[in-house]
Amino acid sequence: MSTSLAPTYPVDWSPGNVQKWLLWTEHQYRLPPVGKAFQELAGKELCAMSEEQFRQRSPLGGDVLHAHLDIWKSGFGPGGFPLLKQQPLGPRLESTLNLSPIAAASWILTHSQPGSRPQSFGTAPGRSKGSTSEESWPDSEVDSSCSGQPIHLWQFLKELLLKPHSYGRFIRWLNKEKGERGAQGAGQEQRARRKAQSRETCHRCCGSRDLGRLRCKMDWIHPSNKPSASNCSGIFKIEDSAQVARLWGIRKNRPAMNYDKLSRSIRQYYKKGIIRKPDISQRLVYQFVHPI
DNA sequence: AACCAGGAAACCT
DNA sequence: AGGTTTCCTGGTT
Repeated sequence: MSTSLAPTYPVDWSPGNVQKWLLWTEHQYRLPPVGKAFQELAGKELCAMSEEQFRQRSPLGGDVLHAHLDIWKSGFGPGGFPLLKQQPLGPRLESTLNLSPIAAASWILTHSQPGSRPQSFGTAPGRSKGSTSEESWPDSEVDSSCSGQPIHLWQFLKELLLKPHSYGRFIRWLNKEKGERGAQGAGQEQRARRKAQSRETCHRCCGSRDLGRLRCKMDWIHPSNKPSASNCSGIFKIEDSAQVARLWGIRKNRPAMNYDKLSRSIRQYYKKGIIRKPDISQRLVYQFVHPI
């Protein structure tokens, strides 16, 4: 009886699974050993930890571990890719770590079994179709990872924007298209919008929260603030350029990535009509030309 | 000092 | 060949 299919979600990991994941990630990224810093933690506790808590336990590698756990959390669940089903986060682990997700998961569960190198996704160890219970890997995972398309930077940015809870400190919408705001923000945004309106500021161009000096100098510049949100939607701001670059570097396995290079890649999108600078250019603020 | 713009070439898949 | 990555020069905030 195959007792060893990997729990799909990190939440389901046992303390043993967690330790093995830590060892593996440490090894892959040559992180300083965390030692016993995460001992006895089950996946559930691990998933509940903030990046700060990761850093407290592992000052040198905690942020990377947290970022990777997030990839696992977001990419390995069935139907867990709200935006880009073709290119979810999870399988990217495969290219980043030179392993298929199945192999990775299988490693976690069976890393005492070094001979089981993954040959292909279909035949990877641990994927016995009609086996045990809820623990089998969704087909969509396998398919998408097989498609093997490298993720594009603009997709990556949208993925981060999609998860304000995790990445809102690094990158956030200033003005997302109406009708498709994130789950968390609708009420908050409306409140802020009313506030902005009461101040007669352009909430469309300047965002709805916290804008301080960014707040609209454009009321009088912008074409009479007509509700032509077309050139005001899809605007986002990179709040922490170094962190966004770091995450992008992790994803692409480019340790030398920095914001200088990332922003050059963003600028390549200008010509292609994927991203541009908003009408009123602001530092670290960009705009998707075709916000979804 | 950090960000921005864009040319040029290398790199990777 | 497309999509970056890397490096660079020069300009702006």
